[in-house]
This record gives sequence, structure tokens and C-alpha cells, in this order.
Amino acid sequence: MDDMEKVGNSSCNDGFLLRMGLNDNKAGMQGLDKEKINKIIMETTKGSRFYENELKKDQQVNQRIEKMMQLKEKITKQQLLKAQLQVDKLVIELEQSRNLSSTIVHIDMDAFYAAVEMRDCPELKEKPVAVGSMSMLSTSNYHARRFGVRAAMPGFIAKKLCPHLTIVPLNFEKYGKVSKEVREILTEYDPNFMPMGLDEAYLNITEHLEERLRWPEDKRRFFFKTENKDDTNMSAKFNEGGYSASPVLFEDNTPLMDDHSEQRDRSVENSVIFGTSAEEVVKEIRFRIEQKTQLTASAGIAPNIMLAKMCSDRNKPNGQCRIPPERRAVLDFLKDLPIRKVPGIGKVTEKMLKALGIVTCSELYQQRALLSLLFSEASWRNFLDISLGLGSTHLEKDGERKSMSTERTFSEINTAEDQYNLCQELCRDLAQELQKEGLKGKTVTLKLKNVNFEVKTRASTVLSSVSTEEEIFAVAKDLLGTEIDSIAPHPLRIRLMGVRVSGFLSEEEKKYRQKSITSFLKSGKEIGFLRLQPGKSNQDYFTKNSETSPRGSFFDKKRAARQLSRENLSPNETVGKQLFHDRKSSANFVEETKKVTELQNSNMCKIFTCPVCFEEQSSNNLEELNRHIDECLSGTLFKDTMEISKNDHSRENTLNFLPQFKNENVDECQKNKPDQLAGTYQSASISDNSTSISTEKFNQVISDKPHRERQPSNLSDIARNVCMKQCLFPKRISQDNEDHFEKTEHAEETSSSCFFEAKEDSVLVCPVCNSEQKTTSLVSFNRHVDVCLNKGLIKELTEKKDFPSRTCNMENSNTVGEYAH
DNA sequence: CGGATCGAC
DNA sequence: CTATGTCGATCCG
Repeated sequence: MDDMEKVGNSSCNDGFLLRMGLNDNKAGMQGLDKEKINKIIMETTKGSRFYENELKKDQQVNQRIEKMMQLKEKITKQQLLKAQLQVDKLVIELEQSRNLSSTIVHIDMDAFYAAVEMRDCPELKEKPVAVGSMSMLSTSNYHARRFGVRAAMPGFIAKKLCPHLTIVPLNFEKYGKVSKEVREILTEYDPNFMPMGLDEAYLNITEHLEERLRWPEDKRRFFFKTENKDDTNMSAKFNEGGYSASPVLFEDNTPLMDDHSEQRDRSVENSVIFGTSAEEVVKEIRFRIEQKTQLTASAGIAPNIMLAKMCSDRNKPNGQCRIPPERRAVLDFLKDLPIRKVPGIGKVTEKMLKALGIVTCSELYQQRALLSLLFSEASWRNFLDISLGLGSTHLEKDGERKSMSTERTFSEINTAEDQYNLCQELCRDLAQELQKEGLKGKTVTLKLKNVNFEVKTRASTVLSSVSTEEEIFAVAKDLLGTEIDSIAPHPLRIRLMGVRVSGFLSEEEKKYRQKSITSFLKSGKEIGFLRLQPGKSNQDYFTKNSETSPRGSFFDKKRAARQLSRENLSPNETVGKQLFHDRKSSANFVEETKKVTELQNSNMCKIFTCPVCFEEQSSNNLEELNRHIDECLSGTLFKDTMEISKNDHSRENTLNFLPQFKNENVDECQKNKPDQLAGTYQSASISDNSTSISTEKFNQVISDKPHRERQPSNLSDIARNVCMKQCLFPKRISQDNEDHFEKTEHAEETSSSCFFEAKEDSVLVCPVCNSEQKTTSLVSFNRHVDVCLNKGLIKELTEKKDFPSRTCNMENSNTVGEYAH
């Protein structure tokens, strides 16, 4: 979204006020200045439960920072130097892998929801408008932003900031329709384009650019939509920037036609011809979007996704920007760019890095060694990628969905009965959605937010995948019950509840398991599969933990305790109890336990059906059995070409069934709820190890259908996705666009690395050229390495003897003070 | 695996 | 009165 520029405020520590989107506002005409906005927000927010929770969260972040700073103090120069060398080695590799050959475009509709509403209701034009509700705004138009009205701000606060504000309720169906219109255009330039929500998309136009060179001019000609027949010479008007339907588009710094463009002369009445460059393509796209929807978009063009995204932010609204495919240009772009502008760097990371004196991307690069010692591998590698301007150069297909959830906010609910009812309702909704996609998951997570805005999640993983309301609720209600009990006799006072299901079978698992499960369930004899273990009886596994908690007693106790505590509550509670607690469960559990034991003890089955070839196999020993299955699998699945991945899920190259069952699944049995135990262990025995080939290869060979479609295939799909799922909510934090134009020149040149003082004379081996370097100071050694490193990774080397001067002053990073101000 | 957190839209 | 909903990733225990 364009309208949610992150707040990357370098002048003060970020805190609640900033998160509300305050920034300098120099549009003097109408609107409020920063201080007034802060004051109003403060007055309306101070003392609220929400505010108190924000304070608490800020404190936690401060503690993290403190820990990090302590860690930093302990780092020695030697450690840092070593890290520097290691990281720089990596820098070289990364630099070599730099790929500038793709052209990625990021399209971002300007103030999307607000723009749509304004388009459809002319009365709203010229007025401050926000889309959302009194409790939460999704976006606002630029007029409203001058009053400090921002995305992610509650409407009631926005109203105080801007009493004339018109708040329009969300209408996702409408946005979905418009979004679809835009996508229809985009798909012509990249059929595999990747939509991000309703109002953004990435395109890889590399191929389009090639083809386009061969196109006849007419394929690049587009006509103005003219409602007004008197306007006989639209293109003339257009080139003068006077096209009425496009008040802004061509007044920016990216005019449709370059003055040098030879196409300019060739434009004929009511039409315009676009060139063949990437810029021209993107102008064409934006032109077509505006012609079709009357809405403007901003765009970024760059060699990778990350850069394209940051680029589209540059000239919004209604502008575009390109980073040429040259390393130099990339680094220039990043040089003074605040890290907060980088996708993936949020409020917290920004604050932590700021504590280290890092605000811009070049500072991020300078501190790479330190960062590698203070952050996790994933984090600092990511930082390094960012500071080098590296990113994905192709649009990856969406993988399979990993979870599905639903949650609801409401006014306080504090009776158990209401809570259980609500929970069931959520489960019902979720089950419906799950079934639409034919998904079943093994983990159910309950999310609760109490009236103090504290969030808790509680999860439980069961053996057999769940998908129906009843199945999900069976798990969720226990989680909820446990929470209710945990604070009894106080009632749970919640303002939000959510239910999530995750742990889906992956596509390949599904296919494989479907076969095997059906074969397993065909008759009772498959149970014998479990008993074919020589030596030890399965009983050992099933009763592994029984010394401390005899089977069943754990759950019985838990239930009894809960019921006991509930008897002490109001009469209402007893209703809830009967409604929601399955008294039969304990009895069931005993029953099922018996069955299992019987099976374990009986010895009647030594025949099983191979889950792969479906042939009955008789076997007396485990190895033989496994061997058969392994052979069978290798034979059917990975004929000749297939190679079994060595590091996937299983520890071995072969597909062993039983060992994993022994080691892992039995524990799960113990953990599981009694009423879920029955009938689940059979299928569980083949879960988790159904494949050990890499998913990629498996897909290539096995899958007859590609990944989940990214683009909805029809209107109802779109409507559903769009309305139910992809509701876009703007970033919490925004920065005034004016900021983009406020380019402060840094007086100091950035240097490619950090330097250290070293007194010792030493001989160091340059990690780049491998030659020994006599150095009297690390400065000179660093310089050598830098020079050696990359022939100008950074254009000039200026010496910097210490960490950057901008250091963290913890006393400044208070939070309360900011609020109080 | 479970829980908290972060970040994006 | 009144501070979202959904998803993925990551870190830590």
C-alpha cells in the first residue's frame, strides 16, 4: 500500500505517538502541525488500557535492547575482527552472485480504498476521507493525512484530529472488483505476476521487455477513454498535462513521454504510443490502470523485488521510479535510505538497530561485523542482503497454505458460557473455510486477548487431522477450558478470541497418505502392522510414561479439577459445563485404551497391506517389512532419476516407517486427548515419514497439478479471496510523503567497513587475495582488504576510526517521556 | 511442539 | 463508548 509509509523518524525515538503516524507536516494550508496532532492523540489515548499495554510492550523492547547492548559490551576487538573477515568473505560471495538481469516491477495503488470511495462518490472529493470504522481505519486520503489521520488509527481518534473527517465503511467487494480490473491489465505483462493483497503486485517484466522489442508500434498504442466527444484532440491535451481525468499522473517527474522520445511525435489523436523501455512499460501500465479504473498507481522498477518495492515508495503518489540494473545505482539508492523503508524492517528492528547507531542502509553495511555477532544468522544475513541491495530476482510461487484462522474482536465477554459459545462459532466458521479448500490440520491454536490487550495463544496438536466444527471445537474447548481454569475463580475477561488450524498435510503427503491410509483402514489386520516388532512389544511404547501418570488419569484429573472449580462458580457455569464438557471422554478413553492393549497383546496379525503397492505382505520381522516398503517406494516413486534427499524430514535416505513411529508418535498418543486417540494411531503411524524426498522433486514427478493458484480463476474466487482473506489493512505506521522529498545530504562519506584501532604489529592474511599483509594498524589492513575485496564495492574509502558517531543514548529512548510530551 | 513476537497488507 | 484480521517467519525454551 502506498499510504502506509513506515515511520522512520530519525529525530526522535519511536514510541506510541510516532506509531500513530505523526510526522512533520509542512502542508500549512489546512491540517494540523505535528505538535497539535501529538497532543490530541495523547489526550484521547492517555490512561486507556490500550495505552498501558503499549507502554508495557515498549518496555519489553527496551529490555531487549538493553540485553543486546550488554552483549555488545562484551565483544572484544579480536572477535569483531574475526567476524569482519568472515562476513566480508561472505560479502564477496554475495557480490559475485549479484544478479541484475531481471526487471521487477512493483505496482502500488495510491490510497486504494479511499481512492475507490472517492471515485464512486464525488461528494467526497476535496474532503478528508478515511475508510474503516470508528474503531479502526484502513486507510485515509491525502487530505485527511494532513490532519494526522492515518491507516491503523481508530476512527474516534481520527475524528478528534479532524472533526470534518468522513469515515466510509469498508466495502471489500468493491475493492475486489477494482483489483480484478487492475490485475487483468497486469497479467498481460506478466502472467505469473504476484498480487500482494488488493492494491499491490509484483511483476517480472523481463520477458515482456524482450518480446516488446519485436512488437509493431500499434501494439504499444493506447487510446484515451473519451466521454467527451468535443475533446477531439486528447493527446495534445494529454501531452500538455491537461488531461482532465488524469490530473496528477503526468504532472509528476515521470512524464509519459520523454522529451527525447521519438514516439512523442507519432502519437495521434486520442491515442498514445509507449516506448519499449522498462519505464515506458510501467508508464503504459499506469496509464491503462488509470484509464480503466480512474485510479492512480505508483510503481518501482528495479533488478529485484526488495528494491522494486522500496522504489515504488519513492515517488508516490502517482509516480514511478527506477533503479537501473547497475551495482553502482543500487548502492547509491541505498546509501541514505533509512532502514525502516526496507520491507521486513519494522518498528522493533528499527529501534534496536538505532540503538546501535544504525539508521541508514549504509550504516547497516558498516556495522555488518557487529551485527553478525549480535543477531541470529538469519537476521544478520538478511541485514547484509539489504545493505548490499540483494533480493529475490524472480517471483516465487506461493507455497501451500500453512494455516487458516479466524478471530473476532468484541466488547468484553466474561462468562464461560458465552466464551464457549463464541469459540464454537469460530470453529464453525473456520471449519467451513477449511472445507472449502479441503484442508485438514493437526494443530489447533486458541488465541485470546484480554481486556488489557494482553494476547495469549494456546495450541494443541492432535494425531489425526481435524477439519469439522466438532473436531476443531473438541480441541479448542479444552484449550479454552484450561485457560478459564487457570485464572479461576476470576473470570476470563476477553475482548478477542481466535481459532487457528495449522499443520496441514502437504500436497505430497496428502497423495501418498490417502493411498496408504485407505489401505491401512481397509480392515483390522493393518493394526497388526504395529505389532510386528520383534523383541519388544509395543506396550513398552504405549506405556512409556505410565509410571508417573497411569494412562487416563492425567486427563481424568484435569477434567475433574476443572469441573470442580466450575461447580464453585455461578449457576450459569454448570450449564456451560454440561454443554461443553464431554463427560464420556474419560470413559471413552478407558475403552480405547483397552482396545489398544488388546491389540498389542494379541498376536494374530502378521499380514499387512503395503501402503505403496497395496499387496498383502506377510512378515515376521521389522527389517524385512521396512525393506519391502523402501523398495516399493523407491520403485514407484523415484525411478531412476529421482534422488532421495538427504536432509529432508527423515534422518535417513530410506523411508523407514516403524522406527519413527516408535520414537515419536507414541509420545503423541500419550499427550493426546482420549477422545481423539481412538482410531488415530493407525494413520499416525505413517505420518511424518511419508516422504523423505525433497518436496521440490516430488512435485516435479508426482504432482499432476501445480501449486495453489495465485490468481483466482474466476470472479467468485476473487470475491471470496478478496473479501474474506486478503483484506488489506494498512501498515500501522506511516510517514508523510513529504519526507521523501526532503533529501538531506550527508556530509560525511560512508566507508565500506568499520575500522579498529590496533596497537599490535601483526601479519595478517588477506581473506581475499590470500597474501600476507604486514600491518601496523588494522586501519591499513582493513583498507587493503576493502580494496582487494571488490574493486570498488564502495566507491571511496574514507577512514573511520570508530563506530559511527551516532550512538545510542538509552536515556533518550524512554517511552513514557514521549507519550507525556 | 508451543508460545511469543515481528512484520506485511 | 471506541485500538483490526490473517498469514508467514523466526526465535527461544
